[in-house]
Amino acid sequence: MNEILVEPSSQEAENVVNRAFQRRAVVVIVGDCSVHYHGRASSKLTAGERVAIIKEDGALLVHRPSGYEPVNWMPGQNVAYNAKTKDKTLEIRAVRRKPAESIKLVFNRIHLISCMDLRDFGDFSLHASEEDMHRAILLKPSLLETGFKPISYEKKVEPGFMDIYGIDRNGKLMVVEVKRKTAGKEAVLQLAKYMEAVKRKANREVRGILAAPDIAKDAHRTLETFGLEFLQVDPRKCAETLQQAETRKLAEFFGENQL
Amino acid sequence: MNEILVEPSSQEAENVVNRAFQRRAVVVIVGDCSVHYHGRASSKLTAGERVAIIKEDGALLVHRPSGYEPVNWMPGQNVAYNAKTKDKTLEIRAVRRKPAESIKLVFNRIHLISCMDLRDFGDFSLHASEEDMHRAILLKPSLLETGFKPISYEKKVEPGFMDIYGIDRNGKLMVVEVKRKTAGKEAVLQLAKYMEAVKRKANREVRGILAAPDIAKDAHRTLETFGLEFLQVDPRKCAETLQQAETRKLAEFFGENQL
DNA sequence: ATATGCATGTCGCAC
DNA sequence: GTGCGACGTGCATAT
Repeated sequence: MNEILVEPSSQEAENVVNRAFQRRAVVVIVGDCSVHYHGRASSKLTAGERVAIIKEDGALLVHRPSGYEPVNWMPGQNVAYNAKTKDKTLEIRAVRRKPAESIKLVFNRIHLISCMDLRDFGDFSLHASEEDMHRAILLKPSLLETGFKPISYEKKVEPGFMDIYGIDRNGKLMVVEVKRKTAGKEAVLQLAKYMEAVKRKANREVRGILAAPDIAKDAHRTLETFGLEFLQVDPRKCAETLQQAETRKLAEFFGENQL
Repeated sequence: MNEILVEPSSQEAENVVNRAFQRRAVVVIVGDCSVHYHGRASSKLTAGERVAIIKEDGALLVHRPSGYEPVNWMPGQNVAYNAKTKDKTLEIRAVRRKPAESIKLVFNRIHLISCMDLRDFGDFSLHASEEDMHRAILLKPSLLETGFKPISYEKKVEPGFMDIYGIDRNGKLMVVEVKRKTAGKEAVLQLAKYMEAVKRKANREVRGILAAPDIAKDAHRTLETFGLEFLQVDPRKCAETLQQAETRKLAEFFGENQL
């Protein structure tokens, strides 16, 4: 069920919007509005033409005519909505608890309202995440270094979890911190922290490895200070490796089932 | 100039959308589409009904019917757009360099297209940022602790910049790390790092202070290990303090000008 | 251009 | 519920 209004009165808008809130339709409003937010912080946005979206789950986005980010918003958990006409304007209020915050939109003029029940059962898949890199390295350790043998994954040590833990071709322990993009100082500090812990526990030589496509220059200096190593790993190559493995697995699966 | 089309053919859509790209209008499309992304990672989203927004500056957002975040997007810098009909579908491609990435939307069906030239000269103001907390503490140091005297702000020491640096009522040095929300382990480690540096340079007693509205329980243990302190500071109270100061300043300003 | 840290970050996952 | 880290994070700022 779709309702589209062009240049509606605030009263018409109120009716259609409240009905949409009831049935949890996706609402898109284009018009001139001001916005007040109060909660984790406080903000005020004076009048201007914007696009507002209110989703099925109550997520709210207010978008200015340019810029990637919404100028105001509300994540879609535990939010209650209400629209009402006031002095020929349409006021929309959203309130949520935990964290306690509220937002008020006042539309002075509405160019367009669309309320639609959208059906979206599409599958979303993403490749080349840090998770993918972990799995690819575990699957084919030579992506990191020839002769590397992983022992464990997400192993707990005192300060947290190491990404990957293993032994190099010479039998030395290796603590590996993986990053999917240029590694900065934080990554180095994280690795240093884990390596200290492992060194204290295991009473033998330990290599600390930062595995990433690149490392910031300053970070590299810090790395050397701590006696750590950088090994270049290409996330795209990791994704390919995984893909091939998947394909192989599928082939095996269908092979078995055809028996 | 506004153009609104309801259930247009892909050909009609192509025309109106390409015109909109030309004049940098804000485009909103509601319809059934699939999305492919290639760049920093790769992603595929199979068909479903979504809301897409393309802004003046080329920022692109694809929103599913629920959730705060766009499922696919393109930030609005150095992006080129193109729309064309293909087999009764509308293909929209966005390409940007640096980072090199591209996105393709294929609309199987379009419920609504709106292309509008939006005017937004509104002012946005936000209070209660970490920056606000810094300024409030410098303005009224007792917000942190009675007798505290700030010396410098964003002072550079070896590993980076300290938030605030000063002397307590007993003449001890204080290194202050400010956080606007519950402080975790990272905050403690950051502070520890700065304090070590200051201790080495200044040859006298130094207090390391974590100033935040709250601290994570585990982080508090880490804090004690390092011999640091937590002081509770309310970001809202900081915002109020600033507000009052602003008001006072304005009053003074107008007072002067009335002479 | 690169690096660093904040954000009303949001989100998922483990404890 | 809390804590912790990833994110195609985006973004501003300082170098």
